Amino acid sequence: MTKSPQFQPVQPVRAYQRIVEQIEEALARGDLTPGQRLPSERELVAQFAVSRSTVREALRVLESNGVVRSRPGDPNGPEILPFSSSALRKQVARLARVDELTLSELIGFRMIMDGAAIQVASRLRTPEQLDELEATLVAMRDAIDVDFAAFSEADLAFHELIARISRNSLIQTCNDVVRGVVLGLISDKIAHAPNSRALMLESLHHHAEVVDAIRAGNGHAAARLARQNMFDYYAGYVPDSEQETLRALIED
Amino acid sequence: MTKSPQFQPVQPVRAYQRIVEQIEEALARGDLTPGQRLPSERELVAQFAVSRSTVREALRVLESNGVVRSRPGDPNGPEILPFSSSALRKQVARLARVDELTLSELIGFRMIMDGAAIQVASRLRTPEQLDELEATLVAMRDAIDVDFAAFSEADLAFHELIARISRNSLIQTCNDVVRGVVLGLISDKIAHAPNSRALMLESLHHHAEVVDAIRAGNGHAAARLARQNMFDYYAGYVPDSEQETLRALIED
DNA sequence: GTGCGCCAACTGGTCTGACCAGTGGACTAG
DNA sequence: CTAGTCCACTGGTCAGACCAGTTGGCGCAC
Repeated sequence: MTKSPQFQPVQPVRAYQRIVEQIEEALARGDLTPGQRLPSERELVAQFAVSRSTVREALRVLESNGVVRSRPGDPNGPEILPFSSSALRKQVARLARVDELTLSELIGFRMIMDGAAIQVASRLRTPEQLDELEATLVAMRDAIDVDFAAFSEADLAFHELIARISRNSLIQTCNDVVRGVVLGLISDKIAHAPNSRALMLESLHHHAEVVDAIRAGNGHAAARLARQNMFDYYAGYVPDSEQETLRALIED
Repeated sequence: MTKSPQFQPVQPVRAYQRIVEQIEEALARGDLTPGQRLPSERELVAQFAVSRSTVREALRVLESNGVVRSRPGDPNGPEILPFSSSALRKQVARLARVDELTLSELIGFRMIMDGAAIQVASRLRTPEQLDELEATLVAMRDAIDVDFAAFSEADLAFHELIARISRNSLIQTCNDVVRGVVLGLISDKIAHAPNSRALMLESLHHHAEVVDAIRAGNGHAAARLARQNMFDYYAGYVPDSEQETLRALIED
């Protein structure tokens, strides 16, 4: 039998979508770079030869994707924004909310991610970066005496440094996103933790052990300790029935 | 000194944003579920007491986020969509396009991700799942005789099974997203690969070795093989200067 | 000449009302 | 009971209007 030509299903492309495409293409080509300004809406109306409603719908889409920002009255027009992970985080948060994603999955993912990042980092780290790691430990220690938010921030700095050492910004972005979603889910509970100081001290101790293992070049042990730390830190917020699955992730 | 009240910087909330928020909240509460329909635009105009332009801007935002879909003429109104990773992929693709993300970072990320997933899967897998893995190998072998797209699909099925065995849908989503972005970047080059059949056979061989290691319960070896496979498969598309960084990821 | 305050020409946000092509359910003819 | 027709209603787009807010330059006072 002869093969009839393969036709693709075609759905109508709306005018505002073509505007979005054109602007995104200009961005991809480098004709538009963050910090630059778009022409005003009325000017875009003339350039694209469509109505203002259509231009505005396109701008709203771009704005919700974190590509541009419009401010009323600004004579320079909409601003092209640099990339931010917030739009990414929004999507993952939505994924979590639809409940196709449980807290234990998020934490399990971080255990796997962070463990892998630390294992890589323990191979790639330079002596200077080891010093930096030590410095973040000191910062965490100091932050404990301030408040939980400060400690959380210092902890974030630690993990960001790990991601940077592993030379992969996607790991960093990923960690950032998932961490943000997790904290969004349980921040209210963490704030009410009675023995938060003890928890922070224990977490600090774990981090110090991780750094020791990294210094010794024992990536395997470092990763295991990191997963253990993550588990101890968050397990209390996970339903008992799901704790076992997480516990299984600790061992290699 | 007394603490003056902490005022937050306030930016004006546009009407369309409040509509988006209300609909997303309804979705989060479960008042709205995928498959349901929103009232028609003109009905929403009445309910929210705003103009149609405003309602439409809100709908465009929701639509670009993959939350709803409007079809002209549909008397049932806009449809609430189930979650899809395509919006997520769009964001990551944007991240890659802005060039804060190189191909080697994407591939390195997949090496780390996939290795970790396989390591976990080799611990959690049941005998039945091992059989499933064997079956996907057979499917890959068959697909080689069809074409590259078929092989690629079979390969995808393999990795999705791995992610499922590791009991973490985020791994699956993550793999899916990054894989899609990578293929989007190099699909044109892959299509022109002269010796694609040899490449596919080699890839199949690697996969079989991975399954062997999983069967033996040697997660460590399985992960290493998986990273090696990924490297061999994609390294050709990465600039020489960055290949070394990737090669360093192969070893544990 | 210099500094300051005012003003007008813009901006984006929202609204009203209109037209069109297309959809799909109801209704009717067989 | 089926098949075909039709029309009410849908979303897509447009045109034009008003408003509050920003900003940069102009003119005034010193």
